[in-house]
Amino acid sequence: MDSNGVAAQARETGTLGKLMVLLDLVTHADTPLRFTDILALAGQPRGTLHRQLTHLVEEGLLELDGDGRYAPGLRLLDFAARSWARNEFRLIAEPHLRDLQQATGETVHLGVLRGQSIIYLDKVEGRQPVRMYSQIGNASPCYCTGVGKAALSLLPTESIVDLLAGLSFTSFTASTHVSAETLLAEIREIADQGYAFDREEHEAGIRCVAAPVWSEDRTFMGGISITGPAYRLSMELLHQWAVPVQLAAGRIMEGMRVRLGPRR
Amino acid sequence: MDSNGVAAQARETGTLGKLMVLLDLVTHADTPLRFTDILALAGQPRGTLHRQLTHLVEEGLLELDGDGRYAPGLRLLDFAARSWARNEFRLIAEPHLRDLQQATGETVHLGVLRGQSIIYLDKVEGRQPVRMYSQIGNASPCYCTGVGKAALSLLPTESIVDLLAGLSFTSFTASTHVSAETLLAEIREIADQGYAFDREEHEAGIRCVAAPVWSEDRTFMGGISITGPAYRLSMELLHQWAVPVQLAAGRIMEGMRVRLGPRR
DNA sequence: AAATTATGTTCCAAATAATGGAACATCGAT
DNA sequence: ATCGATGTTCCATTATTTGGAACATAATTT
Repeated sequence: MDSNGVAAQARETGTLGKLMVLLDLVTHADTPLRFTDILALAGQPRGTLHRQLTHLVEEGLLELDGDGRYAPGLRLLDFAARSWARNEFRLIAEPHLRDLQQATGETVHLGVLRGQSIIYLDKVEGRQPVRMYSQIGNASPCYCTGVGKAALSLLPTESIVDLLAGLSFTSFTASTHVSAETLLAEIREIADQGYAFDREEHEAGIRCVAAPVWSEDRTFMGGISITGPAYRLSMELLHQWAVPVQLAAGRIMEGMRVRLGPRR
Repeated sequence: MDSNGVAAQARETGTLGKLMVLLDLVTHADTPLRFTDILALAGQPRGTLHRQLTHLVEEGLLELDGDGRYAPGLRLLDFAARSWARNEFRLIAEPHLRDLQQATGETVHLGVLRGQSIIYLDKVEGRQPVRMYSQIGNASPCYCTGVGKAALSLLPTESIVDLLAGLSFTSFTASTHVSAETLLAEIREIADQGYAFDREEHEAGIRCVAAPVWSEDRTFMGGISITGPAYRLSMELLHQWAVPVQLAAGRIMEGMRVRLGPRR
């Protein structure tokens, strides 16, 4: 999120907001953090920070090991397991993801837009369904993923501009969009044609084709994608798959309508 | 947790504690909750509750759909994905779980004790690794699972007594322990022999054999288990598997020692 | 071994945020 | 249109958080 390496200095308001910044710090770290590490990152008085961390530990959101290092708490897993298991959007989409996987033999993703990120809600792989949490739950940038661009294409132009204004572009590969202008142009195109590509923009050698999916109440705006290695997925093949991806997306939305009733 | 269906009435202290009670309420519900539902469950003034829910939504811990129903927020998935991916205990255990799965052909679990529950950190299944989050992250009772009883056997008797005093026994099957006395007796036995069984105590037709695993700093006290259907896993077979389960447990603990250094 | 520094914990008056009752909106169904 | 149910806002009171400094403990150097 921040391009500078220093303190997030989040202007978060409210008790909860401040605590969530800390939780973010610790869960984003590659390794458990010592008190002093967090002190430097959070830029808060020692006393305050200490009490905040104590509260987070008491609630099981963080854990403190025998060496005084803070790590994410396992209670988070319990919360997440429940959220995931009962998520209506995911439950409805799942069979259609499987169908799409069967039809193409490649990996299929379901993701939704949250803030400036795409959070992956589900993943169906070929041979062996990949390890849990391997991708599910992960947040990826919206500007360099097929699902992300498909999701953005659902927003009114003004909202897209606002959203893009607030993010910093990281150049993951040579193809990654690095300016709001070119990205916006592509998103307009995507909105017209109804599908998006990822031309090795997030990871070299990985391509995808995606179609937007949304719920009528706009709670979920995201997409589904077929992803695979560039050597196997030519751009020509991806163009062919645009239709089945869009069809699957349509079936998911139809499923939502039926499941949630016609009232909304 | 509560046997009565009514308001948890948690005597939680501090701003965060109160909010976590709400988060628990919503994530434990089978379906998204309306404001009024939560009002009844939480037993708080309307104004207070409304503001609290708003804060949780602002932070992405809850989500409010177009019908005014509150559901768990997807930000929880992101937190959990990180916690899981980087959990040292799990990373070290994983290869040994795979070995054990290969050797027996049955499902292998890794779980740790958190409060009165076992939280499953990993699961390795035979043919097809099971769907994500299917079990991982789930909290199960400690008194009727192999991993749970194995974990309890690591505690000093006094701590076990305290812990058992605070829980209410649900009789999941005819074999479920329903009193602290018989359970305590079995746990003593488990402590002596170094392995535990689940004799269809949590789910009819499902048995397991488990061995305790812990980290030296006592941050993780849990176990690994081999689980399967009773018709395939005779008690005789489970007795035979006690040795490989204990060996795998030993290797995991050795791995922890090497990884985390000899200093502790 | 003593001194020094780095690190972690506790305390409490002042600043800030949460509380909760009641008034105010909004929506659905008669 | 009216009524009841549901959801939202307001603000003086109350409770919590804040942050500086003193205190405690462990690690390192002299």
